[in-house]
Amino acid sequence: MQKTIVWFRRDLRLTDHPALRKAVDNGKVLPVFILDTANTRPLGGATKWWLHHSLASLAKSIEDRGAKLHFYAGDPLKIIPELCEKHDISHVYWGRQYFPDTIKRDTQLKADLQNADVEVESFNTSLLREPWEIAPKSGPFYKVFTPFWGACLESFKQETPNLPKSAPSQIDGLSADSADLAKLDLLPTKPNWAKGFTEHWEIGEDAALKRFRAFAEDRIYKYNNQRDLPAVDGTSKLSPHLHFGEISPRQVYHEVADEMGTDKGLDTYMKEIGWREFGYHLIYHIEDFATKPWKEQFENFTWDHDDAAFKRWQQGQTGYPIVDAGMRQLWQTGWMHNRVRMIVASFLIKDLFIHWKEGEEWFWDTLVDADLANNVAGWQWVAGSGADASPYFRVFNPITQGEKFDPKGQYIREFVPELKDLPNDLIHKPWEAKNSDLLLAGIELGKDYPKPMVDHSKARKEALDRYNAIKDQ
DNA sequence: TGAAATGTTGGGGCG
DNA sequence: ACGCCCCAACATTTC
Repeated sequence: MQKTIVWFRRDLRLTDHPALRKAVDNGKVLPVFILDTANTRPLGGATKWWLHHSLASLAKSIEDRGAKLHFYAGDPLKIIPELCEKHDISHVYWGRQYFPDTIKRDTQLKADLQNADVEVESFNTSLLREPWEIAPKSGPFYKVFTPFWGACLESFKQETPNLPKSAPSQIDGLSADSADLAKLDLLPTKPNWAKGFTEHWEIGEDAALKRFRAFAEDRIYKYNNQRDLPAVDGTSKLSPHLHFGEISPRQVYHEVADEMGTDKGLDTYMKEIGWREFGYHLIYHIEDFATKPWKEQFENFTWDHDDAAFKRWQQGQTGYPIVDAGMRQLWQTGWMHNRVRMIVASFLIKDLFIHWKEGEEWFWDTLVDADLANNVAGWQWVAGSGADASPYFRVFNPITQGEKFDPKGQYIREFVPELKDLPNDLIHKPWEAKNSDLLLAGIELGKDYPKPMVDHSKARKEALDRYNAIKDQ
């Protein structure tokens, strides 16, 4: 009789879970989740909040099928071998992760378990293709997105991504001593800053599929036109569900595969799924991608260290409405519209000259979809130091971006309500308002809402100078 | 998956 | 009628 530990990591679902499927089909299963406090980057606050609810949902689904999800906190390198020994486990299965620290941990664990005569198998549970499966004719990996995605699409034609396996209807479960979910201490207590999150999100596998299907019903066809408008619910908001593996990109792919190539919105949406894959491709192939600029000359960029300025950015008090709206949306909901992520990132880097790592860390702590690969890839893209990056001279203008993508100021009015009574033509540049305008809107600039903390056009010139200094190195 | 500076064109006002 | 200027609108180049 095969006894298998299924180690859930970032694949918190039952459908399209090849590790679980194989374990269930071959005998008894000990489903396990471990909060790794020994080998990996400590989780951000918003991540922990989401994780708690996602685990609660998964635990219930497993219970409904007659088994129990076991929780632990600590070092998997100790916990799993101990469980194997104590419960006479013959096999350990997990879904692969692709970061330097997780690869190191998993490689070690695999060796340890094999030495103890436990069979180990890992599975692809979170990508359409493994990072090493897509490779250019010359060179080890793709450095530009478009050819990467072209190669992906071609490979899907050759061999379709694995069809999702159905969720097991019954799980013949093993039991062991374990901790309660609450013991993992994932929820914020005082203060409970996540109170506002609850109304924005439904968490878990069922909610993820429901959200995707609602998006695929209708909004996916308008995605091309609406995805850039932060006031419109034009995106799928699937990112946290994908990050935690409540839904897999394979499920997404097969839900829309029939229509690929026939609709622009749908194709653009799949391309965004492709960017997610590209992030994993990069972090797998580029050494220290998470911590160092890939283009080495960026090591010499002149960054400023300014805690007060950084704090104003974090708190959405820069005096640029679109930036402040984004930062406040992030704080209030754990998520920020992607268009606005680019704007606030450009502002931090190219207006305040603060290192992208500091922005990356803040996003890591506050985003419910914080994903090492995609977060880092995004920040390096804006900084210009990453693969297929935004060229150094591409500086976002927070005023024109606001006017272009939130022309009626609805997004500003939602998240920066002190400006709500300003007319549309002033809402992205309140410092240009006449005294009478301000009086009418009931704002005193510098008191109710800050004056702009920097002069953008001066900052832009300064940014170009600083980038020029490292350009040809 | 920018924006600003610079160049070009063409209509209208005007002497 | 014509040339000249202005400038908006659009295009191209540059950062």
